Amino acid sequence: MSPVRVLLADDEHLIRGALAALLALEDDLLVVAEAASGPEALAMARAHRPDVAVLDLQMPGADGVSVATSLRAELPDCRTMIVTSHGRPGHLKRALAAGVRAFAPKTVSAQRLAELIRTVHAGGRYVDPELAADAISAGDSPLTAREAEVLELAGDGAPIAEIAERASLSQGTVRNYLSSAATKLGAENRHTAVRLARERGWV
Amino acid sequence: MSPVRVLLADDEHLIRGALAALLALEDDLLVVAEAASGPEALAMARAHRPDVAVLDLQMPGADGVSVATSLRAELPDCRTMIVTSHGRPGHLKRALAAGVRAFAPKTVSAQRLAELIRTVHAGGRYVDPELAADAISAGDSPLTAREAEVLELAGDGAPIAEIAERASLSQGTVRNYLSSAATKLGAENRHTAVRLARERGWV
DNA sequence: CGGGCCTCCTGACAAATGTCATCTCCGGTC
DNA sequence: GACCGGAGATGACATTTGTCAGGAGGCCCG
Repeated sequence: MSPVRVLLADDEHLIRGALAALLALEDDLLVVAEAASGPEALAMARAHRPDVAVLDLQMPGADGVSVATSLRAELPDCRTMIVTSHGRPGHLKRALAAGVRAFAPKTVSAQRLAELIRTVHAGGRYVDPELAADAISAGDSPLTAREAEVLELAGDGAPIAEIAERASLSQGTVRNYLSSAATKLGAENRHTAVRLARERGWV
Repeated sequence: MSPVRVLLADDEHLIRGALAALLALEDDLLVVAEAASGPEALAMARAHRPDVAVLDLQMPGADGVSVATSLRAELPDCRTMIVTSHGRPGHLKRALAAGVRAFAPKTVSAQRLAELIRTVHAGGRYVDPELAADAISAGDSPLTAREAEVLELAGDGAPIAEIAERASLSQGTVRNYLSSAATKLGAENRHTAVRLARERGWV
């Protein structure tokens, strides 16, 4: 049986190299390409057509989820999985929506990762139980689309006037949205609201 | 010549294991202990007395810098170095103040890391050039001690009243400090001021 | 077709925040 | 002793935000 062709994408050279070395020990896995950024990962995937793409969540250029989205469109036969350092519930949701087959934290062992690659290649799925529990307990976002959008624009502490301009809304509307979002999140002001929404993956 | 005894501390099992495997290939390096958290790293260091401790910056329990501080007190012969994913200028400053001998991002190659371990063991020092440039260009904090303290308390978006209470200051004083801090940082309000100060490592 | 929800808006009001001038007290320094 | 900067405070003021009430239009669903 031919080995599983794997693409590794992670901007941390240290980890990517080490990972490649460890996976090379498994004789049914073959690392055919490595990438250090989102765009590079896409280019490598086009060139080498891997069976499974192992993507880090945070990479320069484009993050793992957007790479997965592009891959799904361009190379439907390529299964994708995300490996990440800090998994927040929102990331998991976005990843699953993008058709990612597995989502695991970097606290897993290399042995386990190799198993996951095989599972994913065989068509299986996997989600880290702890992250899944977090995502479920976080529940669905109570925010409407616009509330979330405005909250996101408020992310870097910009004043209302700037948010209104960037969202092409009136200042009053922005304040109303922020107020209702803060109420829904149980926050005292929009800044803590932003923080809470981020923690729960709602922005 | 006896090999360099190395302690590896990183909460990401994947990376730690992979790293251990790669360093094992170097015949002058010997990984004598691994740890997945700050306290565990300290315990391991006490038990195995490594020559060099390679510490991740972000670990559960205690971060790399505080582990380095404790190690410096308990095992002065043990050299410490920090390896991190996202290096902010402030981290670098804190690390150097804690007596860390080397500070590198995880984007370095394993080969390079092995060299760094040797350098550190030989008494040398190393700082990633890019991080060093950032730290220098960020310059020294223009904030007074109290301004920085108040700014830090403002970090999670708490209202002035709460900051004043936690700092045992009058609300007016808090507002004055926040105002002057924001002016010094060129921010429009305290929230962006907090963000800027964090980016530059001044809090 | 009526009700409910979302999207926008306006206007008004209260509370929080930013800004400024000014004061005292203290420790250092010339 | 005079001067300066920082810590800490007060009071006044303008601006920004948060909150509430309400209105108009649109969409979907029973």
